[in-house]
Amino acid sequence: MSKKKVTIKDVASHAGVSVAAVSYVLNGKAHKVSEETIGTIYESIKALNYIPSISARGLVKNTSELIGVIIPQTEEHKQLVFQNPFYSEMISSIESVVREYGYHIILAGVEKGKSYLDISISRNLDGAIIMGVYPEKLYEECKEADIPIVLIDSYIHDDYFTNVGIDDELGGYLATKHLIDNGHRHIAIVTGMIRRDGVVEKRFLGYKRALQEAGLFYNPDYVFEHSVTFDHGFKAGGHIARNNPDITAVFATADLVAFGVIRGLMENGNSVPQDVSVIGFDDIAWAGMLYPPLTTVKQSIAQKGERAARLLIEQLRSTDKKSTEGTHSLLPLEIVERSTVRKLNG
Amino acid sequence: MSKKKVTIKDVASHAGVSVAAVSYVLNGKAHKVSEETIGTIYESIKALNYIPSISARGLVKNTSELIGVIIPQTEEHKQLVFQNPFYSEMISSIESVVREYGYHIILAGVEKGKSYLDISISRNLDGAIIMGVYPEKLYEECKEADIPIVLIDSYIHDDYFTNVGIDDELGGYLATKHLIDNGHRHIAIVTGMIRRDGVVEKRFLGYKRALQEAGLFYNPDYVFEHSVTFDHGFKAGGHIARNNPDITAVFATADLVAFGVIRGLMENGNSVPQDVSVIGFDDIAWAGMLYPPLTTVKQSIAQKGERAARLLIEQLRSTDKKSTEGTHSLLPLEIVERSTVRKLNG
DNA sequence: TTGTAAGCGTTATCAA
DNA sequence: TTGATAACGCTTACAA
Repeated sequence: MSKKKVTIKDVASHAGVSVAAVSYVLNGKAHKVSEETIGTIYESIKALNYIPSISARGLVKNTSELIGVIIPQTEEHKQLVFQNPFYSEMISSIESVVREYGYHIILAGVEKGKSYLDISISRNLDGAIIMGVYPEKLYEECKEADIPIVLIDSYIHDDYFTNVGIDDELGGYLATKHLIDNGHRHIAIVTGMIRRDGVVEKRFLGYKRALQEAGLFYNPDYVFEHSVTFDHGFKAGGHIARNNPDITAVFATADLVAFGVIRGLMENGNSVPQDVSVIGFDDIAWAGMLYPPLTTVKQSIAQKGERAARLLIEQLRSTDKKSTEGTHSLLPLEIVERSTVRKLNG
Repeated sequence: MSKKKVTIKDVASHAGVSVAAVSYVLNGKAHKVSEETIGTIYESIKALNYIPSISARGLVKNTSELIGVIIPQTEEHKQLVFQNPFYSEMISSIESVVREYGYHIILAGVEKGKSYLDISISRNLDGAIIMGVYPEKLYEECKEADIPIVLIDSYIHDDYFTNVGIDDELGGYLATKHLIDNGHRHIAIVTGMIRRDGVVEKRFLGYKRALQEAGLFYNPDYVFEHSVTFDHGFKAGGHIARNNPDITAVFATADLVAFGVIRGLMENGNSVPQDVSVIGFDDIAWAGMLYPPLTTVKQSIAQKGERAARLLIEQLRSTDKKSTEGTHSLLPLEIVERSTVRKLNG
C-alpha cells in the first residue's frame, strides 16, 4: 500500500553504479567520480525523486542536523511560555537563520523532573539554544551532553557555554534613571521572581543603583515580585492604584508585565501617564502598537535570536568546536520614549 | 576527548546478556525475559545512564517520533509569522500534547520554491500539522509523503486529510450580525487576502450574508483587503477615519488586525467605540488584556491546537492509520462582548 | 574512477 | 528464556 521509499540503493542501481558513487556525489566528494557518472547519477536522483535520510546519515556521521531550543514553560499547564511574545519573536529569528544552514529546530519545554539530557542524547542534537534561567542542575546536564550550547539571557559563569544577552543591570539602571530624570521620586518595580543569576535580578540591581545614585530611598514595599505575566502586572497595578498613591512611576521588567500594570492602574481609576508613569523592558513588537504606546527599554529581540543562532552554527561548523565558547556577547540597549512616562514638575 | 556514547551493546555487556535481551526489556516485550535478567538489565541501564538513540531505532522501525508543524511565514523576511500570537498559542498547545506521547515538534516554515516533501521525507516525519492555507501544490506533495496529516484552518476538500477548524462563514456572519444588531448600517471589513478555500474568504462570505439578510447594501469600497498584519489594520483604520466618515463599524477578520484598526482610528482623531465600533476575530490572549478590551469572535485557539494534536496522535497510534481520516471537526464559536462595540441609537 | 564491505545503534527473526 | 545475526539507509576506508 504505502509507497516504498527510495533509497540510495535504488538510485545506484537505476544509474548502474555503486552506492558509494552516489554517496560521493551527494557529499561533495565528486572529485572521486567522473563527470559522466555524476551526470547520470543526478539524473537518476531526479528521476526517482530521491531524498536522503537524515537519520541514516546521522547514524554514521553522528549528527542530526537538529538544534534543540529550550524555552521555559508555565508551572501549571506545562505549556510553553508563549504568552510572552518575547519568545516567539526570538524563536522566529532563530529558526530562520538555522534553516539557512539546513538545520531544523526542535522545540521543547523542560519538565520539572525530567532531564534535558534525555532529549539531547536520544535525539542526538547537534547543538542547543537555551533561553532563560533554570535550576543549576540543568546546566550540569548540559555540559554532559557535550554539544555546543548557547545560552540566551543567562548569567551562568562557565566557559563551557557561549552566552548572548544584554547588560540587564544597565537596562534596569537606564529605565529607572529615565524615570528619575523625569522627576519621579517614588518608583515601584514590578517583576518576575528575582533569582540568582537571572536577568531579573540584574535589572533589579540596576534599579537600586539608579535609586542610590540619585540619593533616593530604596523601599522594599515598592517591589512587586511574582511572575513574568500580564496577570501579575495587572494585580500589582491595581494594588498600586488603590494603596500606594505616593508612587508616581513604575518600572516593569518586561513589556508584558508593563501592559498588565497599565491595565491594572486604569481599571482602578488611574490614568497613564497622567497619574502614574510606566516604563517597560524588551520592546516587543506590540509595545509601540498598542495603546498607550509603551515607553520601554529596547533590546533587539530578533537580533538576539539571530546572534545566538549564528554563534551556534559557527561552533557547529568550525572543526575545533571551541571557537566561540565562553564568549559573552552583549547586545545594545536603548530607551525608546513613547507615551507612558510623563515629566513631573518640580 | 568527547565522551563516548553508551550504546545498547555497552548495556548488554555490562549486564552480561545479549543486546537482544536489552532491546526486549526496552520495548515492553519483557515477557520474553526472566524477571531476574530484567532486574540486572535495568540496573545496568541506570548505572551506565543509557538512553536509546531515536534515530537508530527509527531506522529500523521507520519512525522518527517527530511531528512536523508547518506555519506560514512572512513574504519578505522568511520569518515565521509569529507577529500573530494566534500561532504561538496554538503551537504551545500542540507541543504540550504531543510531548505527552513522546513526540517532539519540528517547526518549519515552507519556503516559496522549496517543497514540504523534502523535510517530511528526509526527516522521516511520523505526521504533520499544517496551519493555514498554501498553494495547491503543497497539498499534493503532502499526500505523496504518505503520512497522517491534519490541517488546521483549511478548506481543502480531500479525504486524505483530517481537518480541524471552525465555521468561519458563521463566524463572519456572527460578527457582522452583532454589529448590525447594535444598529450599525455602514460596516467595513478589513482583512487579509481573500483567497479561495481560505478562512478569510469564508469570513468574508459570512459578512456578506449578514449584510444581505439585513437588507444592507454591500459596498466594495468598504472592504480593505491586504494582509493579516497590524500594519494593514492600522492603515485601513487611518483611511477610514480620514475618508469614510459614514462607516460606523468595522469587522476585522483577526484580532491582530483589529488592534491595528483601532490604533489607526485613534491616531486620526476617532475614538473607539464612540466614533466607530470594531469587532475582531480569534480572541487571542491579548484581546481582553489590552486597551480597549476588544469585542471579538472567540474561537478557542488552544483547544484547536490540542484537538489537532490529539487527532494526529490517534492516527499515529491506530494500526490502520485511517481512523480519523477525512474528519472535519468544527470547534465552537462565540461572540465575546468587551468594549469596542457601541450600540447606535435609531 | 569505481566498487566492496564494514559499521553507525537499533529491532526483530530465528535458532538454540 | 536467551542469543546470534540480518536488516534499516547511509558514509567511508580500502581494494580493485
